Amino acid sequence: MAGRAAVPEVIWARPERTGRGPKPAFTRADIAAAAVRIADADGLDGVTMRHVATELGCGTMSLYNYVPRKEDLYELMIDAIGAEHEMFEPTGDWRADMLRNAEETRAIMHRHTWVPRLMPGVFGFSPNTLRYLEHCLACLEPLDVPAGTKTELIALLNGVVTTYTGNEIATAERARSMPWTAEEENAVRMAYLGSQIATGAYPRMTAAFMEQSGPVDLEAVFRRALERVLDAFDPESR
Amino acid sequence: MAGRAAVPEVIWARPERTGRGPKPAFTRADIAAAAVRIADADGLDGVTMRHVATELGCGTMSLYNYVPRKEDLYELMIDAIGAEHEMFEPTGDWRADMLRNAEETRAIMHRHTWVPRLMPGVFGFSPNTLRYLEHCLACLEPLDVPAGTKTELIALLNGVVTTYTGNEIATAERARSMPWTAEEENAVRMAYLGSQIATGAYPRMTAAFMEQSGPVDLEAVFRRALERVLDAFDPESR
DNA sequence: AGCGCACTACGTACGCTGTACGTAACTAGG
DNA sequence: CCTAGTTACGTACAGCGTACGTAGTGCGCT
Repeated sequence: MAGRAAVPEVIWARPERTGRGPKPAFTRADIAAAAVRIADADGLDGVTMRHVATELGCGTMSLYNYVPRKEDLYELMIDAIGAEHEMFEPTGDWRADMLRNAEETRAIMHRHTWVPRLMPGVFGFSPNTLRYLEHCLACLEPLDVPAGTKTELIALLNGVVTTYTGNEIATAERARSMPWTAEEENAVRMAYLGSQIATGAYPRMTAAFMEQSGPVDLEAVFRRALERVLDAFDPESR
Repeated sequence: MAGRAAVPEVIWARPERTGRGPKPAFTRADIAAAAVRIADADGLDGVTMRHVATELGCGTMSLYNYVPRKEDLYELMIDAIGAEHEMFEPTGDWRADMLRNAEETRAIMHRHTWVPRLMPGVFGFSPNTLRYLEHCLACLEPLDVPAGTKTELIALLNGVVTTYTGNEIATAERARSMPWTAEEENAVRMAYLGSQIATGAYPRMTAAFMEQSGPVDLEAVFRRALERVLDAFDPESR
């Protein structure tokens, strides 16, 4: 009977161990760690079921006993990364605390450059995600707004961090992974952009480009964006 | 001779037509349209080189004459979508205009649900992207801040739109594409979440969950986020 | 005018992916 | 103790992006 019930799978809802049968050779943590190691070294595309299995020293298909779908492997990876968050004692200054959280998330992403690419697909509510949410809510304790507004602040901030850091990383990776140098690519881009600007079809953009001198400081842009978002929720700033 | 020069490729910098040889059977627009049609019908995973070629009625490898890498096909798709933006005459109310732009972007993404998944990887500066940027700058003419701040406003707003709409879509798609109903999945999730909450490890999250009654109105959340971001740039609101 | 070459077209083939399925070994619960 | 539910894993399949080779086409130059 009953063939495999096509039951909704949330990997966190499935027990890691069910008693019957031989002892599993690995824990979820083992598997997540192996996948993270590979992703850090070879990039996200290096994370294949075969590769992870070899890293663990088991057959490819054995992995499917632990991780029903590859997508769940991603979920494990994101959760593993969540453990790197330092859940510090809130200081009472919610702005400073949230800024620190954001900066730390950015640092984690720079350590694990594949995280931003994975974030959108992951639904969340992994154990460590829950712990991080709880931590953020603790930091926001001094902020006198409804709980719903707080979760919206957290969501907006996390979204901005992911988007901006993802951009930083994409820009850097493109340079690294391509068979040409960043200068070459930039030259071609600028040439193209220059040719477009020369058409006169984009006067305002042209002006904006002219106004800026020197390369963009992506980190400064990131910081300013954070401040803006925090401003938008700060009763003191309006 | 000279083997293929490993020159930086930006598809927009490469001329569509070079004079010599037989006439190309398709334009870039044809190819982009075919790919968009497939993505709309079968999802982004349906967009394979083979599938697009068949849709166009040519051999798979012929496509590579027009599109050197699959990544460039994505770039074409994003550009094609950009043409759907209505470049209306700015009204003089930059807030209202930018709100309209954001809502329209969201509508486009709901028509082409694969767009958010594609956005992060695309570097931009396609013709239609440039036109849209120029349009946004025109809408921001009445706003009295440096040009750099305007581009940062545009970037932040676009990022928020993509993130939030991407979330809306992911939530909806998960329900559609899985072999179980949304109710079933939700039930499992809530059961899991409930079990986590029951542990008492997440008191603040529990409170936040209890406070809200009824399902979340994602669109309302989206609108509130937009208003927050606009507030953060509005000299009148501080 | 006509030659040569850059271009289009496309079939074949390779290495890789996720994973369905079948079989053998193992162990805890009834 | 038996048996049912696990774990382990080799094999196999359909599908992917794309490198490469070959054949045909027509513009630009001499």
